[in-house]
Amino acid sequence: MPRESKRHKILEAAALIVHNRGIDALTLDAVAEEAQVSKGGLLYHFRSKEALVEGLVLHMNNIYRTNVENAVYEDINREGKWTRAFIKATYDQSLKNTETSAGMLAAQGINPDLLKPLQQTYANWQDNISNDGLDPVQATILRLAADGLWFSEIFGLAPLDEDLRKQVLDTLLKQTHQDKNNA
Amino acid sequence: MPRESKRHKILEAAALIVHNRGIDALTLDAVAEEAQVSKGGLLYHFRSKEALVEGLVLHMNNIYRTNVENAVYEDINREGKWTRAFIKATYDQSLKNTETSAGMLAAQGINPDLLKPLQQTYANWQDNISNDGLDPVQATILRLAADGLWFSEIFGLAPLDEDLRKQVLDTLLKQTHQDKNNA
DNA sequence: GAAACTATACCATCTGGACTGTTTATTTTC
DNA sequence: GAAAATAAACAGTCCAGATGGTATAGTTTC
Repeated sequence: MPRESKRHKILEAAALIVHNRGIDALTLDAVAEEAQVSKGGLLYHFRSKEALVEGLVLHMNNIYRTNVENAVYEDINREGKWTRAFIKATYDQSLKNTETSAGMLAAQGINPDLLKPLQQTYANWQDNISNDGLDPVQATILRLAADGLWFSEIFGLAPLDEDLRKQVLDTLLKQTHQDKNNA
Repeated sequence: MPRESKRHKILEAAALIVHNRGIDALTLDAVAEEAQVSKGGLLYHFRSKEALVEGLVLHMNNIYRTNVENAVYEDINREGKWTRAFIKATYDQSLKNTETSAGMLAAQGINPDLLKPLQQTYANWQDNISNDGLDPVQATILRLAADGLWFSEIFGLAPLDEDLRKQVLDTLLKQTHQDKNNA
């Protein structure tokens, strides 16, 4: 068991509980048990429940940002690269929603202020997407559709079956290659 | 004070608490106080906390469905009417999110199974939207964009300013008038 | 030898909800 | 149609158990 991995294990455990049983089941005891850590060990890493949730948000925020940024750098085309990167990263996130959305739900449940880092990230992305060489309104619609995909997975609101989901992804990406003029 | 209105007042109070303070603050005592009802009175209307949340979900589900159905019946055009109705209703909902999204968040927090009625409704809508006389993939994208709009308001993730929001709405509605062939 | 834990006991507070009234409206009885 | 019975709509208190967090004392890892 590598040293620093306990902290990470705790975050994963917390996310799992939120995903499976809802945030009401996110108690310190439950997290400690799930992570196979003593309560003392848990509180050593996170001094309070709020700190734990804060950690969750920060963790997912980091992953999410990294994914988007990587996708941006890998993109060959200049126009629409932020929009494409966001769509790809959000699409991936919507599938692995166990880890990711848990922080968001937990934060909303315990203290909505804890969402600020993620809100900051999103504000930044929306800014980039609006100035991505595409029609801003159309680019925003593509962004929102990606969010909607994630949303549908989180709450189980008519999540798309695999076929349709892939077609949607393809179409969204395709539309980031249209230029401003053919609305 | 009209008689039956207390029940409704309780639901509004619960929604307000979830929206302002997060679902962790949704306690029976807090709801009773906010609704200006005694705890006994609260438990008379809702026999348990779970029943209260169930009531919230059912309530929002009813409103949401009514809004969509009304919009469908008012629509003159046949093609795309479900998609348009969904977009309009969801757009409206995303603005008055106090009342509406609270049930969803609370259910997810306490017992995800309570979301089933709403999931059923959504499944039905997605079916109608996919067979709305439009290209199914494109119609689904429009639906998801509307969901994304709501999502962004619930979590404060780069919510759109009024101008952009209206432009997005217009564009989404406009795109429901394109027929299948010009992808 | 310090950081990273384990293990357990403990406590103040909160929470759901059971329980016992009390009032108000409605229906039934004579 | 007054009185009595019944039920609905609350009010207010109480309690067992859960929960977040503290404290302490020891152990393992680097």
